[in-house]
Amino acid sequence: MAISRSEQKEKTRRAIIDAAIKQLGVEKSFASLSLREVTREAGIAPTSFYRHFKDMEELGLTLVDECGLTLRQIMRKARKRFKKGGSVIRTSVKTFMEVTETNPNIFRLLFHERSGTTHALRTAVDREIQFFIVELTDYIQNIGYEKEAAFAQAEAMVAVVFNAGAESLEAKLGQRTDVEKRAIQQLRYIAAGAKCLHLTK
Amino acid sequence: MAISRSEQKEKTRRAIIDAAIKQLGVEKSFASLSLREVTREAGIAPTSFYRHFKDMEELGLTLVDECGLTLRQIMRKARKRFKKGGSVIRTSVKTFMEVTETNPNIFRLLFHERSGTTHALRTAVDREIQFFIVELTDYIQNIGYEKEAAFAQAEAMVAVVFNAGAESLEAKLGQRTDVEKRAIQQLRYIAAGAKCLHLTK
DNA sequence: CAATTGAGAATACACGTGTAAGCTGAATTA
DNA sequence: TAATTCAGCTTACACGTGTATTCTCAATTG
Repeated sequence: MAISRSEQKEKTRRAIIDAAIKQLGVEKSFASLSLREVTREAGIAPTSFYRHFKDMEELGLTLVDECGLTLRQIMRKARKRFKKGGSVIRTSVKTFMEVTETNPNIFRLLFHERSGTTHALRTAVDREIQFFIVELTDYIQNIGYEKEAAFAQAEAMVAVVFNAGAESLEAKLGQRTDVEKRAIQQLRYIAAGAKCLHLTK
Repeated sequence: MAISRSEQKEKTRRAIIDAAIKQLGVEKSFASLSLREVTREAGIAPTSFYRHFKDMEELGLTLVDECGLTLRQIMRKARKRFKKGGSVIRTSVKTFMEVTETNPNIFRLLFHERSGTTHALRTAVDREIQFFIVELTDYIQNIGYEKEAAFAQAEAMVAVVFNAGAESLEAKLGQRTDVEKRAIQQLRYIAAGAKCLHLTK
C-alpha cells in the first residue's frame, strides 16, 4: 500500500499550511493573503481548501498554533542551555533570536497579528504571548519575587525581547548583533531594577 | 466670496484623511482599506481621490505624518506637566496613555504598520518612533548617562510604553488603570536598573 | 468680459476574489 | 465484488476593486 487516504489528506493539509507560511513574507500579511493564492501555492483547486478549513480565519488560527509550538520550543531550548551554565538572560535572548530567525515568517505573523484586525486571531496570539509571559513569571517568582512584581518584570522583558525580535527580522544581518546586545542590556536593566527596588522596601 | 478653490481643495483633502482615520477601527487595517471605501466615506467620487493623492500609499504616509504630530504633542504636553513637579515617569506614562486614548485609530495605525507589510509605511512609522526614542535619549543623557546606555534605556522604555498603549487600546476601561500602573512600575525598573548598573561600574 | 484652469463626476473596463453546485474516480468498507 | 465515501476538480456566478478616459462647470486669470 502506497499511501492511505487519511495520510494523503494530512499531507495536503500540511501543504496548505506550509504554502501559507511561505507566502507570509515581508510583503504579504495574513490579512492580504487570499484563499486562491494559498491553494495555488499548495497545488490544489481553490474549492478544495474547504475540505480542510472552514475559512481563512480557521487557517489563521492553525498558524497561530504553530507559533505557539515555536514559542515553547524556545523555552525548552533556552532552559536546556542555561542549565548547563552561563548567563540566563544572555542565553535566553540568544535562543529567542535564533529561533526567530529560523522561522521568520511565522514570527512575522505573530508580531503583525498581535495588533491585527481579526479579533479571533488577535485573541489567539495574545493567548500564546500570555502563556510565554506566565512561564517567565513563574521562573521569576521562584527566584524570590512576589507574584505581582514578577509579572510586571516578565511582561516588560517580553515586550523588550519581542521588540528586538521584530527589529532584528527587518534589520540587515550586520545590525542584528547590535540589536541582540542591546536587548540583553535592556533585560539586565529590568532585572537589576527590580532587584534594587525590592531590596529597598 | 464664500470659499476659494484652494480652500475647498484643502477641505476635501482633509475629508479624505479624516474618512480614512475614521475607518481605521479595530476591525479595519490600513492595508484592508480600499480607495473606494475612503472616498465613499469622504463623500466624493472614487476617481476624485487622485486629485489629492497619487495612490493609497501616499495617503498612508500622510496618516503616519499625523501620527508624528500626535507623538510630538505627547512630548510637549508631558514636558509642560512634569516641569510643574511630580514624577517624570508617572506623568509621561499618563500623558502617553491619555493622548493614545484620545486618538485611538491613529495609534492603531502606528502599532499595526510598525510590523506592517508596506515597506514605505513601515519605514515612515519607524522614523517617527526613532525620533521619539532619540528625544528620550537626549533627556536621559542630560541626567548624566553616556549615549549608548541612554539609548538602550530609551528604547526599552518606548518598547514598554508602546506595548502598554497597544494593550490599553484593546482592553476594557476597567483594566486600563492596571495596565498604566504596571507600565509605570516597569519604567521604574528600567530607570533603577540603569542607575544601579552604572553606579557599580 | 473671454479664456483658461482644475476639482470633481460619470462611465467603463479588466481583474481577482469567495464560494455554490455538481462531477470524478480511487480508497475504503461490508 | 458491489456499494459507499470523500478528497479534489471543473465550472460558474456575483461582487468589489483600481484606474483610464472623458466630461462638466465654477473659480481664477489676463
